[in-house]
Amino acid sequence: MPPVDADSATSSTRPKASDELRTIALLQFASTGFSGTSLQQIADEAGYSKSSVLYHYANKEALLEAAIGPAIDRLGALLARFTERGPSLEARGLFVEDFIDFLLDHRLEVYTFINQGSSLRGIPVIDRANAFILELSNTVCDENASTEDKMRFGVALGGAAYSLVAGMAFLDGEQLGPVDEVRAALIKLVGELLAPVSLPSV
Amino acid sequence: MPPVDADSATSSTRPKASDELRTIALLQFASTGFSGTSLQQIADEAGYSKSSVLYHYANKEALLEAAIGPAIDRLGALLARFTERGPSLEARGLFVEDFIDFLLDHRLEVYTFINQGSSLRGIPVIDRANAFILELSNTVCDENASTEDKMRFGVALGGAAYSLVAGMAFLDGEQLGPVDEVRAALIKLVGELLAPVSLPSV
DNA sequence: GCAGTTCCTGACCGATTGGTCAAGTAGCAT
DNA sequence: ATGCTACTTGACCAATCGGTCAGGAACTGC
Repeated sequence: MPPVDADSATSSTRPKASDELRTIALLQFASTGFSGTSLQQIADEAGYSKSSVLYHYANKEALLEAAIGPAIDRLGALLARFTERGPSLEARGLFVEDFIDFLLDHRLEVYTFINQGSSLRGIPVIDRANAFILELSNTVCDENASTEDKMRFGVALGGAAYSLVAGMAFLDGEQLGPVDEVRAALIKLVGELLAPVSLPSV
Repeated sequence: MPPVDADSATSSTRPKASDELRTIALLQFASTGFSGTSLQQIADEAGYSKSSVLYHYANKEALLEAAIGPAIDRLGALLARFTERGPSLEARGLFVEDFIDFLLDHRLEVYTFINQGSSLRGIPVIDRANAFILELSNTVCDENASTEDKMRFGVALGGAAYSLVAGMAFLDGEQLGPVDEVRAALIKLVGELLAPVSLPSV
C-alpha cells in the first residue's frame, strides 16, 4: 500500500488521482455535457492517460455516478426528512431553506442533472435523481391542486435552481452578489411565491 | 423542377423531406442533446439515409440552425420591440406577455437552447441566442440593481422558461392543465414577482 | 430522343469513440 | 530477494462519428 498522505489537504503533494478525475469530470460534464465529453478529454485535462481513467472508474457511467452521486444522495436525504416531518407550513419553510442550501452547495451537480437529466435516462444515478424529483413534485403538490398552485411550485423551485445555477455555475464569484445575500433573496422569493399555496389535504 | 404540391398541408402525400428532417432533428436535439444525437439516428428516424440528411443540410450545425434558428429570430424581434418601447411599466408588462407566448410556442427550441446554450458556444445560432439573453438581462435589469431585484428577474423568467419547458416539452398535453390556464397563471406569477422591482434609471 | 434538375443512396474516408489487455514501475512487507 | 499491491501506460479493438463523392432514379422541358 502506498503511504497515506495524512495532510493532503494542506500539503503541496498531488491529490489522489481518483478525486482529481472525479472533480475534472464533473466540471466537464457540466460544461460540455456527458455525451459531449470524452474520456480522452478528461484524461488530458488531468494529465493522465485514458487507461488510467478507466483504471479508477470502470466506465464512463461510473465516473458520472462518482461525480454527481453524492449530491443526489443528499437530495434524497433532504427529501426524506421533508416527507417524514408531515405537511405543515413550518415543514415547508424548513424544506425550502434546506433545498436552497443544497443548490448553493452543489451547483455543478445540479446543473449537470437538470440540463441532462431527461436525456440520460437509463443511467442509474440519473434515474435515481429523476425519481427524487418526481417524489418531490408529488409531495410538494397534490395531483389535484389547481394549475396555478402547480405552477407556483414549478416556478419557485425550478426558477431558484435554474437562475442560481445557470448564472453562477462557472463564474464562481460575486456576479450576483455575495452568497449570503443570494441565499436570503432566494428564501424570500420562494417564500413569497409559495405563500398563497394551501397545504395538501391529507 | 418537380411539381409543386399545392395542397401539401391537407393532402396525404409525404411532407417535404427537409421539413421532416428539421422537425425530427429538433425533437432529437431536445431529447438527446446535440452531441448525443447522430446524423444516422436522425436519418433512421426519418426513414432516409444519412447521405440524404447531408444533402438537405450541409452539416450537423446547419441542421441545428434550421431547427432552432427561427425561434431565436423571433426572440430577437421580441426583444427589439421591448427595447424600443423604452422603460415603462406597461412596456414591461407587454414584454412579459410576449415572452410567455414565445415560450409556449417554441418549447422544444427553448428547451434545446437553455439546456445546451452554454455547452454549444461557437455555433453561430447559439452565439446569437446567447447574445440575446445577455441583452435581455441587461435591458431588463440595471447592472447596479440590488441582488434581490436581479434574482427577481432571474427566478421569474428562468422559472417560467424552465418549469414550463421541462414539464411539458414532451408530454404535449394537459399534465399542467389547459394551455390558456397555464398562460394566465404564468403571467400572474411573473407579474407578482416583478411588481416590487422599480424601473431602471435612464 | 436527350439534356437538366432534384433527390436519394451506398461505398468509402480519416478521426474518434468507449473499452480491453498485457506489460511495466514503484513502494511495501516478509 | 521475492512477492504483493497500487498504479500507470501504450498498443490495440470494433464501432461509430461527421462528412465526401460518384452514381442512379424520377421527373422536367426541349
